[in-house]
Amino acid sequence: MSDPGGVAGDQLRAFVERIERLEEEKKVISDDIKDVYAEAKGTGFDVKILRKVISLRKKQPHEREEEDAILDLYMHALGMNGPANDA
Amino acid sequence: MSDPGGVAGDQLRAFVERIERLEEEKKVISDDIKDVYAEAKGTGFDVKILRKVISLRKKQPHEREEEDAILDLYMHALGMNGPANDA
Amino acid sequence: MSDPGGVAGDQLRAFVERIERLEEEKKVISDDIKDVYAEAKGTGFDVKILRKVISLRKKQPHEREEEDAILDLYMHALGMNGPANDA
Amino acid sequence: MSDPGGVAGDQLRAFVERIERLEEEKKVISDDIKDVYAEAKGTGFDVKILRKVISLRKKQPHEREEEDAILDLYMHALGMNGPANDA
DNA sequence: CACGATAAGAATTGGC
DNA sequence: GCCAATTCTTATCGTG
Repeated sequence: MSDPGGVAGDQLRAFVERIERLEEEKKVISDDIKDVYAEAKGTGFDVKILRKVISLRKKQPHEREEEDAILDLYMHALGMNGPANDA
Repeated sequence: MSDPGGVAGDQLRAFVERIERLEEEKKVISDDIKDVYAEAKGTGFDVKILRKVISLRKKQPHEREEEDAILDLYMHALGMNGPANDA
Repeated sequence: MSDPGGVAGDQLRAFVERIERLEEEKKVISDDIKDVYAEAKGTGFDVKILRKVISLRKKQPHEREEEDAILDLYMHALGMNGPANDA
Repeated sequence: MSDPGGVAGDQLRAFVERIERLEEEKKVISDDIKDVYAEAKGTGFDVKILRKVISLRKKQPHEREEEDAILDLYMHALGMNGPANDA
């Protein structure tokens, strides 16, 4: 309570610094990823689709199927055609 | 230059007020939309899929097909199966 | 759900229509805002600056609140009590 | 493009791999951050407050800059000149 | 464990 | 036509 700048304060500072350091590292990586997408774009790839590919690879097949199934259901309920495949 | 609170100031204020008023209205509508999604969710619908349905309806068929085609292309280039129906 | 096939089509359609209607209204307002900016530009104002002014006015109240909040937060975090609003 | 079929598969694969590799690294860091929060919690800190502190510290510099900026902006908008940095 | 809130990420839009 | 900025979406996290 009456230890301004004392133990609790030091600990707090330490945690804050560790987290902020890690967040910086994380930001560097995020920027790297952005760079790769930019490079891919420069080479003629469609970034939006590329992102979708990455995202599809991440998902488990089962997951994909389930989402597709619900989408199908909704589309049919609305009298629309089967969902191309925009998962 | 030396008309503080003068003509330019009045005009500026007027424009700012008109815009801010419209942005408020816009926000009300956005909130209404959120409410509808929430209500749909409460009724048992899957909000994520519902959003996707809305978005698909917005797109022209041609647009959809084109995106699908590119996706297919990429997936094949990577040796992955056709999108979605990994049967 | 008392529908043959899986999804309550009527309900779904109703939700979709409500959302699409609201999105249209929203678009109208967005266009109105654009018009006002265009008019301001025609009157000689710098649109970029005008946008910035609007955006800054939107943020200011929050900033004040947050500055107040951070003191409180630090003190709580250190086990001390805030100035007066020790909720 | 000198590939039979449409897309430069090797390039695409290379981009995908680079991105996926970076995303893995990013995930490791995210997990590290989580660990630090968990540790802080174990030491008796309130994680929610800690998060808020981090987030506020991130925003503060921007706020200061923006507060300075708004004066300038208003003056420019009114055709007056800023204090000293009339770039 | 579902819900709501917050934050990260992605996509669209507008300006240069 | 590209870059930047806003806006919309998705995912994570804490809470009841």
